[in-house]
Amino acid sequence: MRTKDKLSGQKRPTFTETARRAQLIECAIETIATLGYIQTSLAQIAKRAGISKGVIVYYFSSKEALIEQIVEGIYAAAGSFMGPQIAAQSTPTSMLETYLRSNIAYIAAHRMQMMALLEIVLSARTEDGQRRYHPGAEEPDLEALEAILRQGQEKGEFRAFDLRVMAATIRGAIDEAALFLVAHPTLDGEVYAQELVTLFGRATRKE
Amino acid sequence: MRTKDKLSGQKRPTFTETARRAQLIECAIETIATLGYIQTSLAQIAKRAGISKGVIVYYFSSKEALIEQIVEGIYAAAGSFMGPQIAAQSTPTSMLETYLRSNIAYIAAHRMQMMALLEIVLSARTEDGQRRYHPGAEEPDLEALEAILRQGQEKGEFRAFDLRVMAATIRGAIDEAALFLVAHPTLDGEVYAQELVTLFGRATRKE
Amino acid sequence: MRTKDKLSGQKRPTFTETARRAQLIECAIETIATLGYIQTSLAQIAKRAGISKGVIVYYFSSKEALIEQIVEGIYAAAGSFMGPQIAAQSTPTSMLETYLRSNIAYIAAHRMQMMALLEIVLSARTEDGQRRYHPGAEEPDLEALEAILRQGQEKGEFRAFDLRVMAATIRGAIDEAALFLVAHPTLDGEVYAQELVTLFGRATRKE
Amino acid sequence: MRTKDKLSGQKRPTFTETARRAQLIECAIETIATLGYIQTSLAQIAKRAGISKGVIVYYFSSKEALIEQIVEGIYAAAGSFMGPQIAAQSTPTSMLETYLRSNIAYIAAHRMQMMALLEIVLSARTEDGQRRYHPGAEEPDLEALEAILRQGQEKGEFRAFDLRVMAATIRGAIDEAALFLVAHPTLDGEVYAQELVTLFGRATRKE
DNA sequence: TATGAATGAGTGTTCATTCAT
DNA sequence: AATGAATGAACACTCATTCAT
Repeated sequence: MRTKDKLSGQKRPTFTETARRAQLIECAIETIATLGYIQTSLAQIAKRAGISKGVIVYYFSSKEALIEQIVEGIYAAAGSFMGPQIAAQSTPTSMLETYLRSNIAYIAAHRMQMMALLEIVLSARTEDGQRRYHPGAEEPDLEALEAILRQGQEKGEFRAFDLRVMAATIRGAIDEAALFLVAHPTLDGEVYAQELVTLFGRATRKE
Repeated sequence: MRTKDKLSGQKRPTFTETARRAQLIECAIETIATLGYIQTSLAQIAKRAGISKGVIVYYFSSKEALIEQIVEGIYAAAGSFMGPQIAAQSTPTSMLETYLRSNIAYIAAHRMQMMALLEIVLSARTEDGQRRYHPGAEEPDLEALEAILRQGQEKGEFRAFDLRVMAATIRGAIDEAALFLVAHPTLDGEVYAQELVTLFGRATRKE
Repeated sequence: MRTKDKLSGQKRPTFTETARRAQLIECAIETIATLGYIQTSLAQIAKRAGISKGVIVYYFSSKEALIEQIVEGIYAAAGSFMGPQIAAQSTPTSMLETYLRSNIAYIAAHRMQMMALLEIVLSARTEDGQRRYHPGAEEPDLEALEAILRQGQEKGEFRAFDLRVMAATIRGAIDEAALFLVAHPTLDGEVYAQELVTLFGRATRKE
Repeated sequence: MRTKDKLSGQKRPTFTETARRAQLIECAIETIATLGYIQTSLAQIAKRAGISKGVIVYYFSSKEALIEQIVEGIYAAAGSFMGPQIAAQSTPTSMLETYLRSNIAYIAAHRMQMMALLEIVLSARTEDGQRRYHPGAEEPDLEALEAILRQGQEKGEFRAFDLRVMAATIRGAIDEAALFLVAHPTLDGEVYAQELVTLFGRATRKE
């Protein structure tokens, strides 16, 4: 049932197709961020995009697939924004700092996207009621985060702490930051980031 | 539109009524925790309870009222569990420690309840798409948390930090802990709590 | 399904029973007049009477039977109010005049009852969608009305006109008067009656 | 909440849409006339039309909107049938005569429609139990009727009578005629109209 | 490529009725 | 004599999905 959409075929997408997909994904993000995951129907998305419901199904084969592509897209974008910055650091301490700063920076710059992502991740379910996305577990960057923390402990920069608890807490802090920054659109992300850097700097460092 | 349920009348509830209400609230909590807020319909709750949909409306007058009572009930129970413990402390440092420990202890002891609460708080919306419960903002204990932090700064036990960010981060940590403890039912809550106590002890203390 | 209620048994009704029945009929009339036939549920009637739904069924066996008794009661009361007055007249002209005056007088004095009656007669249906009461046809006084008109023609007081049309028009005038008097509670019924007497006096008299 | 249906958009309706709407309105009219307003559910209408309930909502957005369109449609049709005929008359006497004749003619030619209209007007209620349409008051032609009567008095053709009572009585006569003609489908409308013309001619004329 | 049309399962809610107590 | 409890069918309405054009 997955990726039955047109892209999975052999032909490469036309320009129109790419544009439509981007437009629909954007409209869907706006709708989810504004109305919430539950209230978001294909009709609402289509209305916002000014097209008929059929188009969405035509390009994404199902609502489920559309949601999936939104999530993947945001993860990919966030990863390619943060990844290089983190990789450029030489010490775990500065990597963690960069992880926090770039993460919050991305969130602050894409508050709508993040709101939608949160909505989806927290609400989306499979048919049998299981979470489709496991908050604080499945996101690709969580492993990266744990890797940074582990490295910091190994190199003696970080104190001994439970890796999973620290990683989960940092994830929780970032999720909460997203909620906070969305609720306060004028608030400066850098200030928030600096607070978290200090907070987790003290929480992790050796002495 | 609120509390139109039977209890709002003058007559005191019968034994059957009290029992049914408790049973239905429990079934609803189980259903929400298991299937998620979105998939939870009156039909699902009724099915789990082995009764007809009408009974739920008979006792709670609407799905919305049922949800409301669940939330209020959990907040009340958690508050009366945590409140006295925190109030018994003499210093902000120990109050924060107790806040974390008692919170996690309550969560660990009521994982299903907490899962349901998270589901509701994160997903429930009003008709116009606004969040019905504002995560990290409306919970009665958030003000208590900020009060503890403020007191700690005034007494010179805590360093200077942004109150809202620290409070939001602690809330995020606890929410994440709830997700974690639900996902790992055998995990000991005290271990998790100890990690958080150390983490936020370091993050808040003066030097 | 009809008259399965307690009265149909052999025992004669107790005082309590009679009182309860009267109270319930009155509450039902008020509810129907106020909320309309459609909005009137057993729950609404019970609420107004301050008792449980079960009581209504207990005394009337079904909603349908209750409605039936209301209609019969009002027809009986109106008939015993108007009948003697009409019978006391010696000429068809004065009988028609008395028919109109006593009818409007009864309506003006029992606006709530009449409103309820209109609601029921115009809205009540059997299971298969047939009108339960046929406005302008079934009411017991309609035959009396036609009799008066026929007599007036036979005696030469009334001109030649179609009996059914005239009778229907008079009925329509009275129904409309009921609507009007209910909508204008302060309006004097006698004034309205006098207008109708003049109107139908001219419409029926020989030259 | 009004006119949320598809037509309210800018696009002009397709052929299918126009046809479906007409068909659904007709089916709804038949259902209401046959089963009564109360028994008329979307399911019943859909069943008669041989389609699913969803289609009705698809074209009219709500049951309420459908009912509204039916009423407006009938008023409009009746008005454009009667209006010009009445306007073509030169004296109040002939205008009243034409009012009666054209009204009854329209009713006789559209008995089903009129039955449905009566059902709706007499039974439809708002949520708080108030009449949605006020019989004998709101209909657009009632003002026209009062205007005719007033003109007749001013010109000295009509005797002195209470305008509201006379207008209400004429309305009542016509409503009753509708009931009568529906109940007797083979009866000739012109005969009925002639009776009313004579009746109200005598009732209104000066001497 | 895109639309308009239609479906069918599911939603929360209402309500007359039944029944044990 | 009366209640509280429960049912089950019906209600208006929503929505993802399918499909012919």
